[in-house]
Amino acid sequence: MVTLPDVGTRPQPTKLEDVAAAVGVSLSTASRALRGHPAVSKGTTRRVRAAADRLGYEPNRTARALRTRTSPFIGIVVPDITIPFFSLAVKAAQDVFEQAGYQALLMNTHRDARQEREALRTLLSHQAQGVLLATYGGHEAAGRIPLVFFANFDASVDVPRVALSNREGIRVLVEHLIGHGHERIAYVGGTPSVTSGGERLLSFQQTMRAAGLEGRMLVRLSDETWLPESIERAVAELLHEPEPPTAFVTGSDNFALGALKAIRAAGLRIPDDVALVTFQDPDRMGGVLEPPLTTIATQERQLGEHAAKLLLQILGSPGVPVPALEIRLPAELVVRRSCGCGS
Amino acid sequence: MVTLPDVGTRPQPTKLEDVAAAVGVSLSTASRALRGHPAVSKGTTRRVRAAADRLGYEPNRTARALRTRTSPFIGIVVPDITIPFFSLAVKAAQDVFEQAGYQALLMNTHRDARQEREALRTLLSHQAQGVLLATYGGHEAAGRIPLVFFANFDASVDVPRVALSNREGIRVLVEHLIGHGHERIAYVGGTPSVTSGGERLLSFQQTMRAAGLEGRMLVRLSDETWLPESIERAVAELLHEPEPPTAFVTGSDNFALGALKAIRAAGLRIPDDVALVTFQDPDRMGGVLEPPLTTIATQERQLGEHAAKLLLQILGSPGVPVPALEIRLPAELVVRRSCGCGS
DNA sequence: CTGAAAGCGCTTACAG
DNA sequence: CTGAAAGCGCTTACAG
Repeated sequence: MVTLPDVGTRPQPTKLEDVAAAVGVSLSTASRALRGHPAVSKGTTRRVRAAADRLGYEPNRTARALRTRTSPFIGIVVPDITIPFFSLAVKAAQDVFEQAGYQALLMNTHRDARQEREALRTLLSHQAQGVLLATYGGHEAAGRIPLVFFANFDASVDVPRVALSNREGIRVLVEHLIGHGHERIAYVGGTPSVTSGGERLLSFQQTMRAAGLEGRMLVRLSDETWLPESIERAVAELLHEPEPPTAFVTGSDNFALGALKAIRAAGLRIPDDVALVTFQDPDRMGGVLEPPLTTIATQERQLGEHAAKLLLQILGSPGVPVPALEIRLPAELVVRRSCGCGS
Repeated sequence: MVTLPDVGTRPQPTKLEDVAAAVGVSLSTASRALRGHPAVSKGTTRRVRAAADRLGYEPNRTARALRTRTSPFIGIVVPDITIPFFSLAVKAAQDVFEQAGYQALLMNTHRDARQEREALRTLLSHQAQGVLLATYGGHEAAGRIPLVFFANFDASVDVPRVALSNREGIRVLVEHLIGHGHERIAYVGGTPSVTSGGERLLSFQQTMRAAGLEGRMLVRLSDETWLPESIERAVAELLHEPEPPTAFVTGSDNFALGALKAIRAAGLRIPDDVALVTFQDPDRMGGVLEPPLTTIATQERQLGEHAAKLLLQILGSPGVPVPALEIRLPAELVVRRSCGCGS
């Protein structure tokens, strides 16, 4: 057993009162000096600050928040921070918020509308100034707190949103495959219950239709987890159909992984036997997947950054119109080898 | 331009006072009713709660925190949440904290001791009850707040810590390679400035020495970023030495990726031409890397969970001795094909 | 330039 | 079972 000397015997933290007493001024003066109020004399300011340093004074932000009726908090609510897409977007947003003097409060909803609702209530109780939300459906608090959707949104409410160009991205991928001569193309993607799943699926169908290939398209959707396993079997089955697809479009990085495994397991080569392109690149570190996948360039950081800046803008100028209800990040095709290029 | 109806005109949130007035009771009674105080009559409690629901009352946690001189916050401080290792550990810890009624405050230090110091000061100012810290050196606040190190710690201070079995893991990997007949073994890993880097390197050297192979070992370390690129060139150079290594041990997932790329680029096959084993598995989704890598089983979730529970235990019983200053998670070898097994 | 006083929204002894 | 009052640690008009 180890006794920790510091636990349970921690001294009460220094208060403003202690600092004021040490210098021999009033609370008011001490407070003003620390906050750089111009009315306080140079000398007093210096002495107060010296005392604060010496005593290790750290202002109680809880008290300040209560008194000033503001709070330093902004919520970031995502389905799951361990999904690389969200960890990158969240980090970028968090950096923007901290730069602006806010403290991010990160919550995971585990893809559950009820937990999303609960997270928003908690944020409300912390007097959060605003929320960045990748919604899974529980966003009724919208009217009670400034909100910006990111990645997943609900178009039926008037809340600003920042998202990827899901439709354009899938369209570009499908058209690229068609350019390679493919006609029997399969889409394997996520559930349409979230924005990204719905838009990508729809775009696949529309693009195929526009190319006169609606009779040749195949679609398989994952379960709600969006995990690779959930699509692997579907791809395997498609490959064993009488007339299998000659190319796959996957609706996210995980599905590309699942498809890759199934195609390899079937003993087929990419892109010689079957082509594979993906909306998101599962190979974030670059260059370890064989073959390198043709994909849409990642935009996670930009997504987080844009969404955060938009929210700050709204917070900074309440009542002022937002420049656009919807911001879409560009979808840029990254041509590598899995589509058949360069082979 | 889109005008958002809810921005700038948000109504003042409902206060306890409003609830009390609606029911016609005092603040005290309303407060007690909401908190389930047994002295309040059934009927009053019911009416107060109904009014609170009806008015959408959400208690102001800032005010409560100030009044009760506690706070719901616990800090989690990591180098970078976008590193999968940390996002998994953080998520697990966060779930434990929320389960216990705490709100996690997540901060990134960007591998910088100064930013770590700043994060701890911020947590102090939010009256955080404790901190989980993967340190990069700026942990002087240790005496002012209950602290638990995780993953990266400083053994020179008496702060409880939860970490991977870095030494044992590397030892097991090296001994496995030796069992395959390898003698000229290279270690490519991270800087020893952090615990994991230091312990893994040391263990490699000790294990090689113990096997009488100190004359045959090769070591290359990455830069501070721990990115794959930082090791790729080193591996390439090792492969072009007059007497190149026949096997590589990598000190983290990223280095395995870097090594993999360099070995492939040299036109060598794994494990036929050169073996490769790694402390952490870069293939988190499973089964997409060729060949599958022999590795140490991941323990991120357990790490986060253990660390969080230990901190809660300390918070729950201040002054009580901690069962152990150091907890190490087991290092379990996962044999796949990159070591030469099964080929 | 400085200080006394009020008050942010709660909780909780204390008194009835 | 209920209420009046004090107070958590700050900030900021207001008065001097």
